[in-house]
Amino acid sequence: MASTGQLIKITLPLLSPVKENIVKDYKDTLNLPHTEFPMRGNLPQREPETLKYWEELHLYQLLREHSQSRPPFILHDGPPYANGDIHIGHAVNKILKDIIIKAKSLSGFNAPYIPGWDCHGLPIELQVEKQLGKAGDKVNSGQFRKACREYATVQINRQRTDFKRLGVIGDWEHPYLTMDFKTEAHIIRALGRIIAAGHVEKGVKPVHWCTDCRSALAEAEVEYEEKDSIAIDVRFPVITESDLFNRCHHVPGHTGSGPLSIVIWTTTPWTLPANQAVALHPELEYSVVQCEEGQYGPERLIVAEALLKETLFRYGIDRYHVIAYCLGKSLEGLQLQHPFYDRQVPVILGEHVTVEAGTGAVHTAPGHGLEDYWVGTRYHLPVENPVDGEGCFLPTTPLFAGENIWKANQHVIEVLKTQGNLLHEHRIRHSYPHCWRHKTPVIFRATPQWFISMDKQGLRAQALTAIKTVTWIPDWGQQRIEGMVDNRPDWCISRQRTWGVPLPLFLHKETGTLHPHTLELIEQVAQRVEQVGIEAWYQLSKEELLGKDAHHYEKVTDTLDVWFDSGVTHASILEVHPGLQVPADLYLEGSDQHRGWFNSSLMTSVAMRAGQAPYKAVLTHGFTVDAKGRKMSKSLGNVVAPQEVTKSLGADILRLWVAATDYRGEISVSDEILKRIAEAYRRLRNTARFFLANLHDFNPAQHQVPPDQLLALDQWAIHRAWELQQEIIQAYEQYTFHVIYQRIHHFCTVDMGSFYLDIIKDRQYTGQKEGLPRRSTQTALYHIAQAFVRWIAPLLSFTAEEIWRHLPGDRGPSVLLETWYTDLFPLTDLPQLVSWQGIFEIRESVYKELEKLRAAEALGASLEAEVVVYCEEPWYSQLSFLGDELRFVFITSYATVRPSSERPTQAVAYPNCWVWAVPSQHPKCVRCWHRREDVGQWADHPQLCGRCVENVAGQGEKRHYA
RNA sequence: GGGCCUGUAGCUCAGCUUGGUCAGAGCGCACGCCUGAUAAGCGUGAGGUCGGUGGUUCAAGUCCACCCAGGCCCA
Repeated sequence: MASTGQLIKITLPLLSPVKENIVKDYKDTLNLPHTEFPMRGNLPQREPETLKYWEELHLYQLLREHSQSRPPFILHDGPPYANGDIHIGHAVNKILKDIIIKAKSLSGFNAPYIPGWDCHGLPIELQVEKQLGKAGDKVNSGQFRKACREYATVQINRQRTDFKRLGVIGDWEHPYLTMDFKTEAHIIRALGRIIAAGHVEKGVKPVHWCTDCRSALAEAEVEYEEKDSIAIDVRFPVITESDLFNRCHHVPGHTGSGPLSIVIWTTTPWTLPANQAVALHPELEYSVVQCEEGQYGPERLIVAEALLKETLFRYGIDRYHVIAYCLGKSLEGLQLQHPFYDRQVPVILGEHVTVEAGTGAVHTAPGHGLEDYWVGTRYHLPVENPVDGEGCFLPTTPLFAGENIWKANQHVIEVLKTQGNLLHEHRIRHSYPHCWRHKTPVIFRATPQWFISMDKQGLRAQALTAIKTVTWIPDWGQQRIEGMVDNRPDWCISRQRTWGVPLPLFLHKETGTLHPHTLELIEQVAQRVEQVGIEAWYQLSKEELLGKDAHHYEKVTDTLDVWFDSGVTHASILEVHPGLQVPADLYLEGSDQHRGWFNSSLMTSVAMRAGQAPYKAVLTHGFTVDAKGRKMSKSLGNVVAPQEVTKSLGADILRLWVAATDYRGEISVSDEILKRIAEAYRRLRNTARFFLANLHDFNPAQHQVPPDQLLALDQWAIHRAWELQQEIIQAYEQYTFHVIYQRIHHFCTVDMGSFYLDIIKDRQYTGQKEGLPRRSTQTALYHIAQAFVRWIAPLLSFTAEEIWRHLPGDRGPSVLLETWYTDLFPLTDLPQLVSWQGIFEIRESVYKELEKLRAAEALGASLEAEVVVYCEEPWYSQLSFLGDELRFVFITSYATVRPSSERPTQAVAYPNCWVWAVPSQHPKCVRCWHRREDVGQWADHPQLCGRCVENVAGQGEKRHYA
């Protein structure tokens, strides 16, 4: 093997005066890494300290001051509901928002973050009811609302603590709450604006109603239990026989004989007084059946063909034949006789009709069922509700006035019998909604409600237009919300509840119309609410606002749907908060919010701002699922609590998990996933630690090497970082954080760990402290560390801050106050002559060959080896360009390049080269561990190689490339 | 039942828009090395019929249809 030692050799007597047992400790002459930055994160303990530091620094305020004059980026926080501890989904959402805010800040935007909470509404009310009972029972409504406010405050504080623990930076001392007096007032004003635009109307709609509570129930207050009911089959006689047969296929002249009726089946006889129609499925086939021996002799019945057999079997009719048939849609509009009232009802069509039970013809009472209501609105059927709040028929109800509905069931059956319209009755047991408090069956009962009309003033059409102005990420979000806006019914915004923002309206007692000065009155109420909260409305006497007109009007006691509260935050918060503005640059929530907040915000904004969307872009994330892709649920026992993760692994692990996941689909969590993430974290952390440990004596102001004097490999390293930074910044802009995670990790593992850092150790440790080879690599490490700490800052904020503190040189108080590092640069011309990629590939071949020697137990460390590579152009030039420095790239004691024509038979073929590797026979330099021919040839340092002698006692070795 | 979405090695992700070196990366795992990043670091290696089935095509993770599993929102 050729030696290219550059020093002049001193010939020594073979027996030197150096005593073998005196081994000079050269370790002192090395520049070994040193740092206070610990290898182990100990995140659960250390993160709270960083949190405290940020707090004492008033980081959020500092951020605002720093970025005052920058272009704004407004991410509007969708308010979580102020009830219960945060779960992993909350954590994902807040962390994603935080990553974006921090990345935008690094990109030079002024990105404020005002977290919010949704405070009114039923779930809180229910919690408070558990403690105090229902409003109006033991405590009055005012006291009840006060308790709700206090309860919400407690919840907010708990959630806030958890959110802050995640490292989410925002104005936590001044969040927006929908129960802030000012916000309550703005919610009322928002309602006023929507009324002014003509979108609000009064209507009636069936709701779950408990006759014991005498109140409407929300879905959450209803539970399904088994109930015994009487199911009846009822005739609805056809008015005009020919009208039916003209729509049917049948043999002419064979129209049969006897009464002709459509048969419905129902389990709620008491709803028949409110019947307004009979619904058929448009695509179902219906048969007209001639029955020979009915209760009253021959008759003709119309039922779904699919249910014909079982239906007639139920009636005990076995002599029958089909005389005609048709599709349901052919019968639309056919007039029928109500079974006991003197009125005609139409046949209508509905997709909700099934053949699971009954006759395929559905009794429709829009006042007593939601489906009936929706299908009824299409046919403009009247929504009649003849039942009062206690479950008794109104005095105006013919035949049943004053009767309790459950008792009236039997009476209805009697009447039907009398009328000859009862075909059959039987008992059934089925699942039926019950009041969760009283455990009694609930009913559907139409009550007056307030609606935002989708079509009255073209709201739906405007919304669909506005959707197109928004950037939906991922792009299928647009389809999804379009589908929802297309189909959504009018928005019922009124609730009969205690804890909510009032609809501050006055209705004329006789005409039921709104007060002519409604808009002015709303503003007057808003001004009062701004002072003392929603209590202002409830305590307000109507005389105070209406004066002598008061006795003509009544106060509406309804509250607003909570979705209205959060839906108008673009007006109650964005529009009024200094520093925020409408439209927001971004809304970011889970994909369920296409129906929820994205929708309610869009509707209200379009309604009150002449068609303008409240956001420029909407980003959605999926839901968290377990390793098998199943949703998180207590019963499955697969719930991962964010509090547990921060306690055991640290918030940065949770953050890195969020960043590493492609959140556009489902987001899986499991112990294994988190374990993998924690391992990846250690890689990033230790890479940073290596940077810091090798920069401990580096003062950038003094020691930085100018770009053109840097060694080729160091320039390459900076170039790689520069390249990567472009990709990272772009990925932040596109919100594809998992790409960033992958790239950074790859960079640490491949570019740094297995290549660059491994190679530069020799120079770092054995070079002269102040020598160019060492300062050059430190300069590169410094630049890379500066860039790196910023790359990870939005993701691993705690760790980045920790790294920041250990970085040499002058720096600001927090990495989160910085912008992207600008001192990276691409390769200049000269070092591009070195094809590092090619060298890297040849190196892999060399390592395969070394591995063989290790397997044969001929080799340990790669420095024990000597290598010759035989190759052709262009690799020959690339490798030989490095000269003797090639051995530092390979980390072998000798590395030479020869033309492939010179290869000996022992050389092993690899792609692009032949490799010949052998264990070195030369003595080991105790300082740099290279096996060198010249070890032992220097009198003062008989255990060193020439290079080390030069570094210890000379001018320091020269390096150009590696 | 409907709308939208997801399904590539044990894990996290590339590749799929513009079908043909597209079967990749890192982690983990196995084996080994180092002991001057050491509860670290380096090397080598074994893992996938790209959810399934049909189709279009000379050629399909890559286009189409259907199915299965799972998710969100409805019914």
